[in-house]
Amino acid sequence: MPNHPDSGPGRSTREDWLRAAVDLIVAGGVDRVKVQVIARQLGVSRSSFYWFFKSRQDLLDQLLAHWQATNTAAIVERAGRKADTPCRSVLNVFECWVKETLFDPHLDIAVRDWARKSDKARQAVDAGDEERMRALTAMFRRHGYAEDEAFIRARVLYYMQIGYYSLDIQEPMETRMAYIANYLRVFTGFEPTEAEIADFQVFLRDGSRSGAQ
Amino acid sequence: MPNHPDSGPGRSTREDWLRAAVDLIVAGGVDRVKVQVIARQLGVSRSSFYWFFKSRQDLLDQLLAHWQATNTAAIVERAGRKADTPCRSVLNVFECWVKETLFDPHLDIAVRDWARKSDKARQAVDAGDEERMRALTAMFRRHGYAEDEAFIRARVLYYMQIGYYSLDIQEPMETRMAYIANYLRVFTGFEPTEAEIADFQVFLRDGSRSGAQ
DNA sequence: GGGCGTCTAGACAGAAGTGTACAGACGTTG
DNA sequence: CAACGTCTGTACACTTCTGTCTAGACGCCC
Repeated sequence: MPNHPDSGPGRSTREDWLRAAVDLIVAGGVDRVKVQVIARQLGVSRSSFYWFFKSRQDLLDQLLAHWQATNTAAIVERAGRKADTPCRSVLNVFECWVKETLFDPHLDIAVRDWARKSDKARQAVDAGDEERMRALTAMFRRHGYAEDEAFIRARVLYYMQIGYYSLDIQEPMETRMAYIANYLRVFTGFEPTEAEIADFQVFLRDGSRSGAQ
Repeated sequence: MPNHPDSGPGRSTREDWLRAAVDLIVAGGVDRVKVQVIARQLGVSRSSFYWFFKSRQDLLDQLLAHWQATNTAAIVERAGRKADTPCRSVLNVFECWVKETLFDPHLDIAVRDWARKSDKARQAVDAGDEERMRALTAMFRRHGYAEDEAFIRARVLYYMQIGYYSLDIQEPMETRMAYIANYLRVFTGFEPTEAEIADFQVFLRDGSRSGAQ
């Protein structure tokens, strides 16, 4: 029954179309996700598209589903980890910000932008933000911050990062690392220890062979 | 020589086209700024457009110029004001965030998004961000923060706000006000006084009859 | 090797967008 | 009132995109 020569020449898969769609929405926004353009890129006729997808709208729906299934989970998982100090908790979350395999910032920004013009995307993004904020607020609460303060610290941490991506900063990892103690002080209100920072640097070297940005 | 019946029925001005273009880029991004669509909105023929603008690209260039001329100035001005405490300085900048006549967040986000697909816009946005960050860093420096810490506090303050707009939060002003002491504590590291907050509330009531969001 | 399910190319119809050419309406000015 | 500058509508040529239909190529399984 299955017939998967995957990607022979002049042959495409549903995943090829989806992957190309992700690339396009990242590069230029949802309005540039066009069947004709992807077909050219894949070196395949437009009509093949309609074998895998009902319509362009169908492709967009599945693109949104793909984002929902991947990007929020990483943040919630890291925020939920046990940690003995606020700084260590924040550093756990930082793992998402420095490793693009855990969290794809470009896709996140692109979907977020899409939400400004589509109700369907708007709903998905709102739900994702709420889930992320709940996890981050709970994280600060576990360290004893008052409800209001935990909420604002979660917000500053999360919004600051979305702002960072939104501004599309191009900064080498060494520069970002140099600021890490300052970030921790502002985000937690506590002074990070050298051991905490050293542990994070070990994660960077060993665990993340892909965090390019 | 001048012949300005301004906007008679079936008559348009260069400003009409520009204003409509701003509305469109805000509502749906640069790809939805289309001559044909604006013409329909203005109730006028497409060909009139080419009287005022050389081409669609010309309109986009002038849109960018409009943004450059308006949005950055407000932040730089508030950041440069004299203030005797860090909290008061931050509150000065807050004025931009709560008064959309000073700073149009929707346009800012739209242009920022445009920069992801256009080199011309990218350059303009980078220059604007740099100017804003310079002003905010200098503001913290004047209150005695070390160079590194001033830079990071400026960044957290600015990026957090861009993130806030990027997330397109819909929050009534009362809710935002309720958090203001917490924001000040995180942004400055100092406890705000009641007098400082009270003064800001006076500004909100008296000076800002237009800050709707 | 015939049939079936999978995928593709090509042709067609049609919508929406850009830019140009040209004739003319309309008010102002000489 | 005639001429001119300012702005508009109609018409045309061209491009890019969507979606549908149809014939058929290709591998696989009985």
